[in-house]
Amino acid sequence: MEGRERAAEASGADSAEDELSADASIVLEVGSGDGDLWESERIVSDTIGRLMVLWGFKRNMGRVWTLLYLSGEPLGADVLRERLQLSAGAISMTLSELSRWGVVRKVWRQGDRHDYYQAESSLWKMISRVLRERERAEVVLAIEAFEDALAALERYSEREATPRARAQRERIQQLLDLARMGRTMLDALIDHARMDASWLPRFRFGRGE
Amino acid sequence: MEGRERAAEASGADSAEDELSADASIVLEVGSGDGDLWESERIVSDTIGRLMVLWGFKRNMGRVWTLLYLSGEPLGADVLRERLQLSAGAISMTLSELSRWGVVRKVWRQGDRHDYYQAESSLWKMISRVLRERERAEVVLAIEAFEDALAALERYSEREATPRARAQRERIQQLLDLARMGRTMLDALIDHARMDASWLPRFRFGRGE
DNA sequence: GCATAGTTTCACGCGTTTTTGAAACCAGTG
DNA sequence: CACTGGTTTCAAAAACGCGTGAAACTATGC
Repeated sequence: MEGRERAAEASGADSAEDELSADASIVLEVGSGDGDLWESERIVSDTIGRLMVLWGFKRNMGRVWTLLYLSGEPLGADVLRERLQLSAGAISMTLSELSRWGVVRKVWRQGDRHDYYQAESSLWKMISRVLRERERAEVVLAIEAFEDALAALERYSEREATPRARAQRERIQQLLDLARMGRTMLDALIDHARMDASWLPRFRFGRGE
Repeated sequence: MEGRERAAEASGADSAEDELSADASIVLEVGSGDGDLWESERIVSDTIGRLMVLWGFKRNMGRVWTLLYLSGEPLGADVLRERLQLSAGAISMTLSELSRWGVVRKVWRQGDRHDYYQAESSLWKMISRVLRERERAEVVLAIEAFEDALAALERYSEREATPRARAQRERIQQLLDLARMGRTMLDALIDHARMDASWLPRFRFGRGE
């Protein structure tokens, strides 16, 4: 929902000469014909960008990934730079970050100086990878921490069995249970996503046994 | 994954030697004798603080909530301030933020100048509330955005039915399906949590059937 | 009412994160 | 080989979010 309107004057930085930039700066390029970022692409990349932020990633990771995903075929860094109005450096860093997460792959085409990039096309592969590497790790840490806390609490309780200690013990146990449950859920999710990307419409929760 | 090292770090997550560690003087107050924050409380509140950050909240929201939750009974702002080493302003803002999220409730005791605060004691109520207010809202927005994008794309496709448009259309549809699925999952989660906080250990995904 | 303890609000400063622009780098090419 | 077009790295700048401290405010007690 913000900044890339300042892109107006930055345009023309790349192409050969920019004699017409004086006028071009007035035109509102985003929806129009210039860098050819389609309206649909703008909407989706911004949306995903926002979701990515919610998920703790950078907005531009979402935007770049989206363009690659929507494009289907690999794109060069320059195209991305142009369409998203980002600096070459930013594109490069973003792409390498996306690569680290395994959601984007570099494509070599020999005899071509450009590098091309391609998005992981299976959404579920992507999601389960992130869940595994990030959420799960975090939850496991939390579990350990809660166990430690319980242990620490025991040391207190031994020398003084206050009601405060007793209440606290129960609460921490509650958190621990929750965290373990979360781990189980994540594992199930990850596992299912790995085996079968089409289970999704059928999921449900075990109310009846 | 960042700044809380001023207080933490040396504290040995597992085999905490607590109070008599040589560098306790440097590691300072949080664990030591002043405000009587127990080791177990420190561990848990830091952990939850970290998780909260991962979830897109502020660390101190997690820390404050944790103390209230562990305490069982309501606490005054001053106690929190002391135990967490935060300014009065920070405590106040954090508490009102937590109230906005409905996970902390202010308790009036007439004839007492202090305000007291109490944490929502049902973890699932809390979680489902956040899921409903935040995740779900976000997903719904995304769904709408994707629909808009499809519509915008149609407008393009009409005048030029390029393969780029066709490919894109399919991809957006994919995202839309995923988002709808996410909404369904969230709804199920929220619903179940509301009716019955003990379903958790029994959840599973519909492989059979 | 007035004084006072407690709470809330808010402008500011600080530390962190993100982006930029430019320099170093690299691989194909004449 | 030196050149060219492209990519990556990096330090500096800008943007951002958070907590502080002090001032404004509110509710009790005198």
